[in-house]
Amino acid sequence: MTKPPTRIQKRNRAAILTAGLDVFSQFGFRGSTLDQIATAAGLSKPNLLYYFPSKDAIYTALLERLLETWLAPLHQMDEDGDPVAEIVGYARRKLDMSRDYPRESRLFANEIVQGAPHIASHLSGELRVLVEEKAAIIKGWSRAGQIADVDPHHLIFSIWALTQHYADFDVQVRAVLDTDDPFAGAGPFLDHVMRSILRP
Amino acid sequence: MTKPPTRIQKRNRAAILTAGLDVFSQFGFRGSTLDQIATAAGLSKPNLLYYFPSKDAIYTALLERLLETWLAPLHQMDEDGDPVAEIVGYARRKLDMSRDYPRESRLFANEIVQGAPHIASHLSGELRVLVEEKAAIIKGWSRAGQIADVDPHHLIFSIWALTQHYADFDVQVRAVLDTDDPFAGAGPFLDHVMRSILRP
DNA sequence: TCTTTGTTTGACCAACTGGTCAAATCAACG
DNA sequence: CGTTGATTTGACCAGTTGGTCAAACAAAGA
Repeated sequence: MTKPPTRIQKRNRAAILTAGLDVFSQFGFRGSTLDQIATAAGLSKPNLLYYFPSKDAIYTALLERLLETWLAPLHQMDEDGDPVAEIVGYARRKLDMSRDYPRESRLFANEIVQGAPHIASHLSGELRVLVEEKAAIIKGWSRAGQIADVDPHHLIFSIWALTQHYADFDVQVRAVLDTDDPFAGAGPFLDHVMRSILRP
Repeated sequence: MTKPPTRIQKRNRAAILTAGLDVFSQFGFRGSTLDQIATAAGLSKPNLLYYFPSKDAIYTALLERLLETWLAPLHQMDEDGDPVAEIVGYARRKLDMSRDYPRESRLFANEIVQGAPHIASHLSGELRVLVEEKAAIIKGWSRAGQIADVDPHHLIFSIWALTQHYADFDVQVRAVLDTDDPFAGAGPFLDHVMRSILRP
């Protein structure tokens, strides 16, 4: 019964989401204003509210769309692959995401740091289930002696922490490093870390 | 010429800073209101502004006080100690801080994620100098063959990332872990990680 | 062309924001 | 006790906020 979106609807909805990502990832939910987002999207505020019913709606639309993208790299981890290659590969993909989608990472970080008021249910739902599944696989590899006996949950946390840090704390990293590309060094380092940890 | 603070001044200033820590660490600077802080401190808004001239003043007072505490563990790293013990010890102290001062960690995280508008100068000042100093020490240990040849800057980043993650992403960690004390597993894991990385 | 539907806007609103100020109240000291 | 200085407050203000609405404007099919 819902009509297909018109060409203009597609364009404007996309523009709003992009603008929202820009603004929300920089200032957080409460720190962002509809005017900022509207201006960034090239629309007037009432016009923006013609496409999304509220500020909250833009924000949650962004978060839910993001969650899929965010979990994709972990989904790819394959039980039947080579354990070290699978885990190192996951870490690598996650680092690539920090490089290529820093705004998404910061949006997520803002939400979580402030207690995840908008996506708490997703965390203890989809995310938890996915992590549980992959943790079991990793545990299996440990037991089979294919990798060292590390706590799989904390292993996953460590990958999140080590990779997202470069997007979320970008200012700090750059202030300290004075390189124009922190990821040049981060890649090899992350590789060394993961292989060292996993060596049986 | 400045008069010594009265008993009431001491009490109220402290209450305001505590309340500010609570509120700012949860909602960020722009997401927090003076009314929230005043209520949390048990004062009226005008009364709060009698002790601090502005919202900004409370926030920066907090941040600057925090910065010392924050860098203390790294300051302690001793060139003449045992390399592995020194680095593992630093990581340990940093993890303890995430456990004991999660609000401080989140306050800092909020500020950095949003581009560090209030402490950018401190990052490229004090912080950078301190990191440079300690990185040189670590580099020395590497060259002497006492630890593996790892990039000292990224080593320090990894310690920040791995420890602060447990404070900053607390909600997520708990949602996934379902343990009442994530730090119980985090400690041994962190120990394993650091020793593995550093083994020459 | 006309009409219908989709799109855009200016004017507006109530609630909230950081901040001010004069007046009231309190604490302490002689 | 009375006086002085520190403390607290209610009333207030101008600017900003998320959101509404009727009216104006475009698009597109009949």
